[in-house]
Amino acid sequence: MTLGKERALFMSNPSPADQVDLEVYRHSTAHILAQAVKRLFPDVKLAIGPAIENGFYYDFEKATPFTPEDLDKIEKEMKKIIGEDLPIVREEVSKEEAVRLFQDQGEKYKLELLEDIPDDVVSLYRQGEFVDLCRGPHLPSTGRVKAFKLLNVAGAYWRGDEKREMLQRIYGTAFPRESELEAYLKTLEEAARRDHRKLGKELDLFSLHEEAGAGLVYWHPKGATVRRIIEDFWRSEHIKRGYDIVYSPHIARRDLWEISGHWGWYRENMYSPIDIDGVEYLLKPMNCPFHILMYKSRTRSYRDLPIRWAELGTVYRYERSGVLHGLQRVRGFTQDDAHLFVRPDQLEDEIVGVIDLMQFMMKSFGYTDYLIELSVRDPRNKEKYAGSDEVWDLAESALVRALERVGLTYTRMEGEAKFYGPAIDVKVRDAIGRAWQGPTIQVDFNLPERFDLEYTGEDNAPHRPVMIHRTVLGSMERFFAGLIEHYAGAFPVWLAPVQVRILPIAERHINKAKEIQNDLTVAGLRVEIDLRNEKIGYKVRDAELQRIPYMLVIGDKEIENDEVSVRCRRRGDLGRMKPDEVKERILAEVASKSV
RNA sequence: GCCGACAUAGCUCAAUGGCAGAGCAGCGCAUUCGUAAUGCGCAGGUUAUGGGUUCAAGUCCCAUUGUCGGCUCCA
Repeated sequence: MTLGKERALFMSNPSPADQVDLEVYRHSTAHILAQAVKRLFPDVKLAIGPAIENGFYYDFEKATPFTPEDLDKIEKEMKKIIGEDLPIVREEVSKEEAVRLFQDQGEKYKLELLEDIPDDVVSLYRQGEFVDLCRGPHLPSTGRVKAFKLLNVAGAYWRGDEKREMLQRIYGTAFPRESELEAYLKTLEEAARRDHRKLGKELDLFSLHEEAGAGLVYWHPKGATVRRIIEDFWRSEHIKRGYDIVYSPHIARRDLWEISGHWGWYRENMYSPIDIDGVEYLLKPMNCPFHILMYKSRTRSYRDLPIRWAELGTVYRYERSGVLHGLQRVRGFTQDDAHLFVRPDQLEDEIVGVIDLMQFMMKSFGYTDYLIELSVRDPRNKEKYAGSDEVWDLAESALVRALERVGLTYTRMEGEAKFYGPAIDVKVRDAIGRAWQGPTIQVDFNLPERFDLEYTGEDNAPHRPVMIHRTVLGSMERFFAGLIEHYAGAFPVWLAPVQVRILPIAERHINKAKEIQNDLTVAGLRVEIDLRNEKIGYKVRDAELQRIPYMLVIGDKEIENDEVSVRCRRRGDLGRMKPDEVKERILAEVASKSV
């Protein structure tokens, strides 16, 4: 089981030395896999087999697909090879010699790899009858591998190119100790337990409908409640920070997308035009051109800048059918988008402002751990970028200074910038250590140019503003998926779709229960009442399974003393309290947005 | 889109090519109960959709749609 890319990274914080060792260890395990496959299926052709984030894989060309039974057999054979404790021997041979060797074996993929190696001497690794072209290094012998498991089979293109052969990839994982392997498999189980698709169904948060189209999300009342809370919070935090909230249409004439360039370079993600009175309209895949039109609706003074416009903008993008995934990868989604139109001299302060907002929002949703990547130009290849050299230098240094000002450590990604500007990407780590795509801040020199954006400067001359595209949550859909998994469905009280469920013990307690429900509802809490004719144990169990943070039990004792019994999700019975006391306690917890 | 697997009741899953079933949820009745499942009963299905093979198809074949694991891509 390998997880989607957005959340693939299980971070165990290994020391650099351990990491290297683990990589070697897994790479050697991949060779053992290949050896086992060759023993069982001699006709199979070998492609490549590296170590990856949480294990390893090996790609094979085989006429018929591997079955789960094959995987079992391969695992057994691998154990045998480990038992044989074959020495793994490095050999250096001339390229010609290697070509001859792999020609004899009919390993056409290895030959193709050899063609791309410029060196005259290449290294081979040999273990028993098996030999592979490989840079190494490797473990000294196959017996060093202690704990591994094959996980699944999947299709993969040779060299990731969809025009090339489709190979079969076997994924596996390996650890130096059995206990570590078990812990990793437990983590996979935990991830499955938290899967937002499963919880979305169980907690009645959202649905998708085959008959209505793939990748289109239906937010049920409970999911919609969480979204509404997030959106309200989002809006008020933006307004506090000097943003204005805007709205824009969902379609626009094709001409607009030609000016913006999307029709040129983003067309494969856009839906076919809609004909309206003989004019072609396109569903928006992005909000930026709309905000630009608003900018251009009048002349702008240097005094007007920075302009910060935010929109929860619903966009539609074509995604290939094979990539759709729950709420994480959909065809229609709402971005928490904003565009800042700034003077070059304002860039740094504005970036700091965005980083500050982003840190505040992440913390509010319980994410405290993140990795930051700064994507900059490829200094050796400056001509492929939009915007002048000076303005790039200015923007990159503004981003660097902003990051330094807020004291964040980051990784500089040389050459990773888009052609239109440098960017900051944030990956947040969730409760079980997986990294998700978080906020992104993208500087753009291209669209202001294309749309000929201007402001009048102090010098009464026209100047070009710089645009910043940024999102802090990404999209409501993907962010919600992440939140569900981060909290395993047990949202903090301020976000919980149902904050309190009242559990009367017997019918005679119903009136009192309703009274309390009404009181709490009027106070602004989201309260349900369980009137079913069931025992208290049943009602408690159901409320726990629904991850409801507070359960208030009402029976004879409570009515007698004008109290309620308070049970807290996963913490159990807190004892009896006055209704007002509970109310204040929960309201305070909501107000503090405690996570 | 491509490779592979899969699609049976609201959910989780059974059913050699031979009468479509269970548990949970739902509804009814009994019970009125003290912190993670009370008992009995009832109802629930064009087996994803459309074709085909067969005396007979949930089961075999083809196509479509969707889902799952990947490739690729991305908010």
